[in-house]
Amino acid sequence: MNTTKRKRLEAKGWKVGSTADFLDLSPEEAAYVEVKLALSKRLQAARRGKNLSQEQLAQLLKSSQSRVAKMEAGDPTVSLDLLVRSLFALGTSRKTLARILG
Amino acid sequence: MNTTKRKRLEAKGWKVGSTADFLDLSPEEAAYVEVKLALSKRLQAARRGKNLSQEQLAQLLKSSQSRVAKMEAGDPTVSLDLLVRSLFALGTSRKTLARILG
DNA sequence: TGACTCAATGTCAGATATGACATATATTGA
DNA sequence: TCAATATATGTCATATCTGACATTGAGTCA
Repeated sequence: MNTTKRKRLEAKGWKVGSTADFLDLSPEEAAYVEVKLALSKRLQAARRGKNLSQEQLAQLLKSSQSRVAKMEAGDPTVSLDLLVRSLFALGTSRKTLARILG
Repeated sequence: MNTTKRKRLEAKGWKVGSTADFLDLSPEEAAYVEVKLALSKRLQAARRGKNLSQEQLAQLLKSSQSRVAKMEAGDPTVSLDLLVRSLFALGTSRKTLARILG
C-alpha cells in the first residue's frame, strides 16, 4: 500500500469503522487491512484475557505502552510482523493465528 | 527478533535448512520464522503456478526482481507485510492464507 | 477534590525494510 | 557450444517502522 492511501485511511480513522467503509481500496488492500485489524482485536483480547496493562505487555515485548496502544488501535504504522510476533509472545499458537485469519 | 539473532541466522543461511536446525530460538521466534518460510514457499508456488517470472511478478507488485527473489528465499530483510500483500496480489484468499499458517 | 492507574495520541531520532541497480550464476533451447 | 532468459546475491539511498518520550484524558478510589 502506498503512503498516499495510508494517509487517507489514517485521516479517516480506519481503525474504528467496519472495513466495508473503506472506499476505493483494491480487494488486496482491503484484505490486508482486514487481516491487520483482526490481529489488532485479537491482541487486545489476549492481553485483557491475561489481565495485563498495555505497559506490562510492552515490557514483555520490550516495546512501549504507546506502541502497544497503536497496535491495538490498528495504527497504520504498525507492521504485521510486530502484530504477529506480539501474538506469539502472548502464547498464541500458529493454529490459533490461522483461525484468526480464516 | 533482534538484529544480532537475525544476522546469526542469516550467516547460517536459515532459508535452506529445516526450521528445527535453528538453535537457541525461542518458541515465539521459531514460530515467526516458520510462518515467514511457509509464506515464502507458497509465494513461489503461486508464482510458478501462474507461469510468471520473478520479473513479471515484480511488475505486478511494483517491486523488483531482486526483492521477489529475496521473498522466495526467505531473506530476513523481507517483512511479513510484503509477503502477505504479495500473496493477496496473486489472488490468495484469506482462507487460503489461514490454511498456509495452520 | 486530588492522587493514581490506564490508555490514546503526537513527535522524533534511530533502526529496519524497500525498490532499484549491478552483477553473478543458473537454466533453457537451438 | 552459444545466447537468451531466469534467478540469486550484494549494495545503497530512501521510505517506513520502531521504541521512547511527552502529554492528554478518562476512570477509580479515598
